[in-house]
Amino acid sequence: MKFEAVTIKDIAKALGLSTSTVSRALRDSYEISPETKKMVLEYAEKINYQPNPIALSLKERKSHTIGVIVGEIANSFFSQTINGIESVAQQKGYNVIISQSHESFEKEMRNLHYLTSRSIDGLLVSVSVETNNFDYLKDLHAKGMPIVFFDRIVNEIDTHKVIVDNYKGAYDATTHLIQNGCRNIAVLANVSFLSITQERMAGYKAALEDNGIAYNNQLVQHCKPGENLNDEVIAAVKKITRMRPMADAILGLSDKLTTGCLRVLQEEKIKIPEELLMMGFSNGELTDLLNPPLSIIKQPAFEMGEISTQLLLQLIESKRPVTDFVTKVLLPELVIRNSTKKKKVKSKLTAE
Amino acid sequence: MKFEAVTIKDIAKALGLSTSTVSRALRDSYEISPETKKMVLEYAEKINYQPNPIALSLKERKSHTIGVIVGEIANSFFSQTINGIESVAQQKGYNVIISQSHESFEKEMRNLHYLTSRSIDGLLVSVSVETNNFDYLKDLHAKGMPIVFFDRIVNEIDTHKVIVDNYKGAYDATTHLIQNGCRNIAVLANVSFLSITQERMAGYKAALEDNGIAYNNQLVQHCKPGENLNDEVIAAVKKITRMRPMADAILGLSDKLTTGCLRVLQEEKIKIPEELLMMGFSNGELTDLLNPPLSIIKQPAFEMGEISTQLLLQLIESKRPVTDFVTKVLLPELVIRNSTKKKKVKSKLTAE
DNA sequence: TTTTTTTACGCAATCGTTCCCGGCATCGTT
DNA sequence: AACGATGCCGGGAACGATTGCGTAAAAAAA
Repeated sequence: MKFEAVTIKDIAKALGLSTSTVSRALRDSYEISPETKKMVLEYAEKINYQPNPIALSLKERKSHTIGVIVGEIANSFFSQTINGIESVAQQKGYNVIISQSHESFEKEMRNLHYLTSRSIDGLLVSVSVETNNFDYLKDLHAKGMPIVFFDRIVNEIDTHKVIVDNYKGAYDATTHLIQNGCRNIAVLANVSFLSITQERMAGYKAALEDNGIAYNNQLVQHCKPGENLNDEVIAAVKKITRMRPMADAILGLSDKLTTGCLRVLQEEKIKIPEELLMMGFSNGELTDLLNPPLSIIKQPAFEMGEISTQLLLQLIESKRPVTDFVTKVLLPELVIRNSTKKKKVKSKLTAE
Repeated sequence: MKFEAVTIKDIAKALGLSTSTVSRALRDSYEISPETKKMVLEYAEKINYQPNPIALSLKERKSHTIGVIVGEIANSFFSQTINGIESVAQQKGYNVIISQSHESFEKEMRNLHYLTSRSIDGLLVSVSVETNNFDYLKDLHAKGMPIVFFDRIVNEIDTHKVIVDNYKGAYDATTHLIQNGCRNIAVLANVSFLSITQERMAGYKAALEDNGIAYNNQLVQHCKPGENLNDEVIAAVKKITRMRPMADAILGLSDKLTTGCLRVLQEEKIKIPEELLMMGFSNGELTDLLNPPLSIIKQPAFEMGEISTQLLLQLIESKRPVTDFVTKVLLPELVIRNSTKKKKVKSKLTAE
């Protein structure tokens, strides 16, 4: 039931040559006469010879395959990233094996084991929201496995990293909300040990401070991911909407939190932007069609995938061990729509 | 810079055995004494031996890899399908290589070539919207490559197929619109040679006929996909909204068409559902949050991925050529929301 | 004790490819 | 004429694992 492939041996036999000669002819070696080359090349073309990548992999001890670990393919941010990853990888002749952690540490470990047992040449990782222990990754990295982190990075491991300027994204978004008259800006955040949570929180706090608004711990709600993320979001949003004085804006620090929040607000019949301004990090394709059109902080996901992959391939193909690692910081994009258009207030009356 | 893997030879040398013995011990052969087995197993565990899958692939002439061709990963339907594919494949120890046609025939061909050159064991295909020529796929299939089609299938090739009941989906949706008082139901469709377009159109027509409404060719707009799909949708929707008497509903026959249509209607400031009812095929996660919440025909994408993969693996692992092929038809789900709630009219006054 | 059987292991081929090494013409140089 | 240089090609090992076959020693049967 297999699809018999033609090998170099078939060519050798048919042409009365040795496999070495055929191999060299195909690789255009100087040791082979032009006539022989031509003959081999033509015959190979004729019978549609395709080199067996598996045999090559065995010989070169390279699988030409990279592993990718993401949270969830069905998440727009990740699917866009994968898009970028695939485009670079395929162009350079690498396969991509994708595995999803579904934001579970245990699954992430399983996938990591699976991938490394499949002899991959390198790893592209965005750690799960739950991942708090990096021993296995550290071990892998110490053994020489090329790893590039993107988005949700591991600061303790010294390698290439690609992130967006989360600080700036959150800072700009918060500033935008303040300029639209908000002073009680609530935040829906992921667990606090995540790199992106920390960076985004820092941006939020800085924007408050720069505008002379005191940071209020109560306005910040953390949601643990997992099976019951939805319940967590519901509880968190209800907490926010029932505070008195009520928050005048909510900033969602991740895609799922943002859309989840929106869903709760809709059920609670809270009008946006009349009663509450709302914006958040999101890469959803449909945010412009939401009710109301949602202001978002958008990440250059495709580009992130491209760059991460380029860095990883560079690591893989480097002759000597790389010790000089870079951290690429991409710029997020603020897309302002109706969900944050309300009270027009001139900000910074004092300055200027 | 490589991550030196430990091989069966290392174990053999360390234990003073031959590689055959070690191999057999690891595979728990009856020819090996319990003591030797124990020794080998313990040592293998200790030095963390992992069999080299590439060497195995070469020997068995099986790559344990399946190729997947979809339109676009970032399309919710496909990312959900891939989710299902990955879950089954990984559980059975298969890798998945995904490639995107971006709805271009040329890219699809390139990907097909790429995948087959990577010696994959089987292929999971949803042909691009543009694909009109199936020669290469036919050739591949004739040569013995196991192929399973899903969603956008090729009727001319006899193999396993997994689809949703597109006829029923469109029929039910159309019926629903009619029951809500619509009689001039416009349709936004893909190119007509696609299997899913034909089936959905048939369902639409049947529902009209069963309700005594004449089919009006002018109400059906086809959009060619590609770079300028957006322009096509804009033109098509404008055509529909400018017809007199104006259509009282639009049915989108695909995800992109549905959301694209919504975008145009919003720009044209046409109110849904007051002026026009709107629904369509979609697997978007956010359709409940749209303005207004969108009624959709949803496909069981995850399940589709699972079933397709199961069928494919069955094909791959079958000892003798399979000649008895099945076509699994899954049921779409109608999700009714506000975009189709308007004039309540009792339908079928005559009957019953 | 001798023969047969069983047990437990090693040798070597194999998968498809690359590459080191070696060899045979042919040609030019002294 | 003899020698080295060069061009062109083949033999065979290697990558890591499996497996058919052969075989020594031990156990069982004669």
